[in-house]
Amino acid sequence: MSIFAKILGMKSSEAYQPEQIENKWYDYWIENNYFHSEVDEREPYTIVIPPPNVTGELHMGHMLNNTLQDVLIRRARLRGYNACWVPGTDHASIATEAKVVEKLKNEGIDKNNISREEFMRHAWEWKENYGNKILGQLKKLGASCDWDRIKFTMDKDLSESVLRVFIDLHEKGLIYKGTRMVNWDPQAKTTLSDEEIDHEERSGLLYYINYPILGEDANMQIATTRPETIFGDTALCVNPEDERMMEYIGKKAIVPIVDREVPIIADEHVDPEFGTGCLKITPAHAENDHVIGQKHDIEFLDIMNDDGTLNHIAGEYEGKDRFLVRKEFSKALKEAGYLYKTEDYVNKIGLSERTKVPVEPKLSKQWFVSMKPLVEPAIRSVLEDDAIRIFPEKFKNTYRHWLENIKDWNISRQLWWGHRLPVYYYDGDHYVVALSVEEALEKARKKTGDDNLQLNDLQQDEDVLDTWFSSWLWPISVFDGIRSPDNKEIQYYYPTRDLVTGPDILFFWVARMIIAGYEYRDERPFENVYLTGLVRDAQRRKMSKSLGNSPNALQLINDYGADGVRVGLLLSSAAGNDLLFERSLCQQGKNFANKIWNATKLIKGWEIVSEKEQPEFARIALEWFEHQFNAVLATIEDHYTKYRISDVLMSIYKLLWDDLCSWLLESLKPVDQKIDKLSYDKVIGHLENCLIILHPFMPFVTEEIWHQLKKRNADEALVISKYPERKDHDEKKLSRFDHAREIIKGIRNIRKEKNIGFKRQLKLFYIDGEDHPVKLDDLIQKLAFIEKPQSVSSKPEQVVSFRVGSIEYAIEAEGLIDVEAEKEKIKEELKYYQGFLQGVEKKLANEKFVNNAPEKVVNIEKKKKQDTLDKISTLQDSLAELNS
RNA sequence: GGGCGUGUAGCUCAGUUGGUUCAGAGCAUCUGGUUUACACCCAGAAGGUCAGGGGUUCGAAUCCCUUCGCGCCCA
Repeated sequence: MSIFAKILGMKSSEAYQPEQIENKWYDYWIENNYFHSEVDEREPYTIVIPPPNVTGELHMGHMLNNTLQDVLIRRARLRGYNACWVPGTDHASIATEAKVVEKLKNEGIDKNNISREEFMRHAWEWKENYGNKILGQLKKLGASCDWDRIKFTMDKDLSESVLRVFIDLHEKGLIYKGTRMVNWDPQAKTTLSDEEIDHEERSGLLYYINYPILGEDANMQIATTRPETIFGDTALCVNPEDERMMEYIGKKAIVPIVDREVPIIADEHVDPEFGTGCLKITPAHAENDHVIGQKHDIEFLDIMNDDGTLNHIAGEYEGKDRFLVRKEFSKALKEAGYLYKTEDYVNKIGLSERTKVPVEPKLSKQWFVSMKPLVEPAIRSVLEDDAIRIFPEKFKNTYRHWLENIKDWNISRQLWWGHRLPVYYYDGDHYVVALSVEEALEKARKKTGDDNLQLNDLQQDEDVLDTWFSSWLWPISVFDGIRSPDNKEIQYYYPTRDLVTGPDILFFWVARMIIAGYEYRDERPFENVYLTGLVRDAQRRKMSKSLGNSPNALQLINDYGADGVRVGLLLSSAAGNDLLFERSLCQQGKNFANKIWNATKLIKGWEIVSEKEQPEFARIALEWFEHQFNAVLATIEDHYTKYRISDVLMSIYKLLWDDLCSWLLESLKPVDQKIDKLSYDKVIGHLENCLIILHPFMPFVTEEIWHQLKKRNADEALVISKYPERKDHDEKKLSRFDHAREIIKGIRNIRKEKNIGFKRQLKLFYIDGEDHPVKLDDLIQKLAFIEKPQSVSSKPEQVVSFRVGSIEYAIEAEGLIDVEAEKEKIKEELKYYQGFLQGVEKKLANEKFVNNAPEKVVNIEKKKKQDTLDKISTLQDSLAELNS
């Protein structure tokens, strides 16, 4: 007995305890540098992590996502690729700045009272203190990232890449400054992209308000959900086809209380059916109004301050919040008799994803990227030539829709934390774009011809760039491929292999990376995109902090082990499907780890006797398992190529639990604990192969067992071992074993039904069974505890029978037979088969079927008919016997 | 309002080009079980009008139409 087995034997009552083992092996992996990758002659397999927010914490979504990446990268490593998984974090402008502002507030510091430089010092301090916490958490999960390659989107090299790209696009004429209606977050005081807005239904009121018509004793009635914007009204608008309204077109109306005269115009955009059929136009505060305003050359009045309060145009309401003004001003309208009525109204409004505050449409000077000229390769590569494949495919439609209707990308954010725009103003609105202020000065001097310009004369733009404007370069910039396009790392590692992320960022990240990839490398950034689902709770609610329904990730790992959690997450997460998380899934994973642990314990507990000969049942079972293993391996390979990772795991789960533990080990199990050397070596080999293919999913427990099986050096660790090569398997041997398995199950069933104890040896007969697998008799005898099966030409008396395929088997059961019950059972079976026969015969009698269906299908039906006839006849015989 | 997707066992999902005895898996449930690896276990069982209706076809969970439910994206 080996020393390991002795140790095991000593604590044999213990179940698998993941905690210490997981820490031990992670340290071991790190010490031995297995995750580190350098350029070499092997084929690379690269994954870049979707960088989590630097100040974030590990949540369920991250765990799912990163477990998937780890599975892919670990498998690649085992298959001999030079596997490189680049970790890193994202600076996440809005979220991080909000956190820092909050922190300063708690310390009594107001962001508005400190300088930009001072704020940035605080922000960096925060980043240094709390940043990368999430990366530490990923290690607990087992993530095999190359930790020597940690990147941060605001690292010097990555920042410079971002600025260079800005400058380049600007030189190509693809970046411009424009006035646009933007989504304004009055709390964060910044612009938001369309994608950063959540739409939510809110119940509110629809206000019907009368606007007097100038010089007439008549009113125009409008309906609005936002009476506070009346201060910005500069027109009324009706549909030109609307007969009720025609007579007013071209006249003037008076904005109530405000007393402003505004034109009444006509535009087909107005829906005569909605509200009153008359629209008030507030071009500076609504997207549609803006369009109409521009078209008809209407005055723009901005009535709002940056913090969501109204400005001087609102007169006595100046400085009051928009929602307060809505309340107060509508009251004033009512008192003055302008408010006709209000109606309850459910309105979809846009909320800032970050601050949850209703977004305010606002006119603003912003920087944009023209997307149309860039988008073509992104359409081609995904939708036409499949250079990039998306899993699951259904997202291709969404992707197409977005790209074909792409809008220009607003990339400026009114924040400090981030990449400040490399735009330097001189002389008012004139500017140059440059990497540094010195370079800017040079450019400005050249541009103006004024050599007296000084650094002081330059004013850098206050805005920073949208965070996605840095992360769209991520697969390139982590290898410094923007600044040094020919360096050997970018040449080697790019394009990457897989990208694993959520469908919620398909547009703002995935599509843009593809665009940037082709623009800056003229190549796809990755080959495969695996879109995970969202992790929800059992009630289908999104996991969120505010709901408190998200389990603490680290606690979960403590409770079930990282292996258990990984398995729990992957068991039910087909690509693109939301994952309804339940702790029981992790429990299942934990149980699985324990199962394998115990299987090992069993094997290690056997005593190897070299002179013992290999029993036939062992030989048969081991041979079968080899074929079964290869069959499953083929299935697994197929699942992997389709990125059906859950199916891969389930196949392995069943291979280990059912095939290995329930059948192979039960077959081998010696009564006297003594096993022959040949069988022992073989079963260890099989177990090792199983460990290798399971390792990507459960890295810790597999590594632990790997080392328990044999003393291994650092260069023999499981994490860097060799993936088993698939060999051909013999289907016949598999089906023969299946047949034996069915016999054993049949006998077990009879034991149970007839209450025959497990320790009583039984006699088995088979009737007319030329196809009975005689070769497996030894195995059947052992597993079902029977005497050698006997072939007979007719069924003996006093037996209970069952059928496997077309062969009838009988168990001697003297005194245990309930003749009536047995008859009932047979009659029921007869009934079923007669019905079945009818169906088949009807089909075969149908000329159209026989003529039109492929021969193969017809033959199958014919065979069905024959088999059924055989069965019916044996059933009838049995019945006759019981009756006699 | 427009677009996309989806509905299969109590739950989560497979089901490929329409064709085997094809209605499946895992979990949960139920029934037995101290078979010295494992109760974090073993052996078994039950469970579905494939959302409803119509059509195409020799044949439909699969294709078409329609109704209903749900989800996502965009306005």
